[in-house]
Amino acid sequence: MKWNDLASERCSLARALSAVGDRWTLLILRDAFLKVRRFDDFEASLKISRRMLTERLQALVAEGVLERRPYRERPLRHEYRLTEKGLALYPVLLALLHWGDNWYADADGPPVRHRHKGCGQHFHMVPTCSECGEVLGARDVVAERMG
Amino acid sequence: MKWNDLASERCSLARALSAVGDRWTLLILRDAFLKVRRFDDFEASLKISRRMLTERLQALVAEGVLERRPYRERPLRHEYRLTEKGLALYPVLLALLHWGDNWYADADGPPVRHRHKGCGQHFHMVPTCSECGEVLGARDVVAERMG
DNA sequence: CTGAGTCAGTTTACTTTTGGAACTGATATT
DNA sequence: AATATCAGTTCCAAAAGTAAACTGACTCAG
Repeated sequence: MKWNDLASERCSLARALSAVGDRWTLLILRDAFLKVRRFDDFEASLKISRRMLTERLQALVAEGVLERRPYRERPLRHEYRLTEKGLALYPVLLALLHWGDNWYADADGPPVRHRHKGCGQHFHMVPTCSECGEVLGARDVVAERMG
Repeated sequence: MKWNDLASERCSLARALSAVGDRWTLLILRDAFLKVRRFDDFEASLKISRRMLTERLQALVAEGVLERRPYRERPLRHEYRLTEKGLALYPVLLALLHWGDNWYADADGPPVRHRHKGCGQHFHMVPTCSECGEVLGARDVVAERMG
């Protein structure tokens, strides 16, 4: 299977991974959520090769996850910003981050805490059911194939 | 940067990606959550090369995400099962799946629905704050660097 | 006006990873 | 005795990734 074939699978997870499932993409998005927007800033932050960065940014723009827009004329320069579709990936990053905090944090705890503007507290993400609001775990769910 | 250097970054997201952030791993885990356990079954389901599959399964076992255990002697055969650490990745998969459902589903809707055993309804995952229970979006959160 | 600096890429030459197909070995089945 | 099952391993060509140098449009300091 070639990687792009994933996009044509019916599975939504496969389609999602076709867009953001490669080695660099989620790190690029992490930075994007931390307000990194410019080519050289991504490069400095990630130690990614410039060629890969070019390629990944273009792919994310093509997917509609990032938007490339000019921030200065003369010389023309562009920055990369999250679209709505990109912002919608936040729960994915939060979930992964929380898993990392739980299983890989040093003795002195995770290096970054997240504060909820709403209630002012440090928090972690809890996945809940859209219908009843209960907390969800792997064992609480049955998958049902449609059509 | 080499891929393994990620494990030594302080960022929990980087560490998480070092364990499960490559092209095949999340697809393998998807199958694992759908009760696929054996080498040949993973291979048939994924169209992955046998060499890659061997390597990824070993890496996941080394990380403690999967457990390799015999299910038959004579001839000795092993199967791969999710550990607690592996099961804890469920929210990540759910979040990615939901994003895929939202942005890539066909006109006739997503191919798989998820039913919550607790309330009996089809649902999607809603990320909420562990402290106040409110729904979380990218704009509701401030990241704070520690020590 | 000159030379250095900024920014966002491209190009080049090289190394590493991956895919695919064939092979292995222990055992079971016909 | 020949074929099948299962879980890998081995080999080689092709694809993908890296680092470093190069480009081009401009700005700015002296």
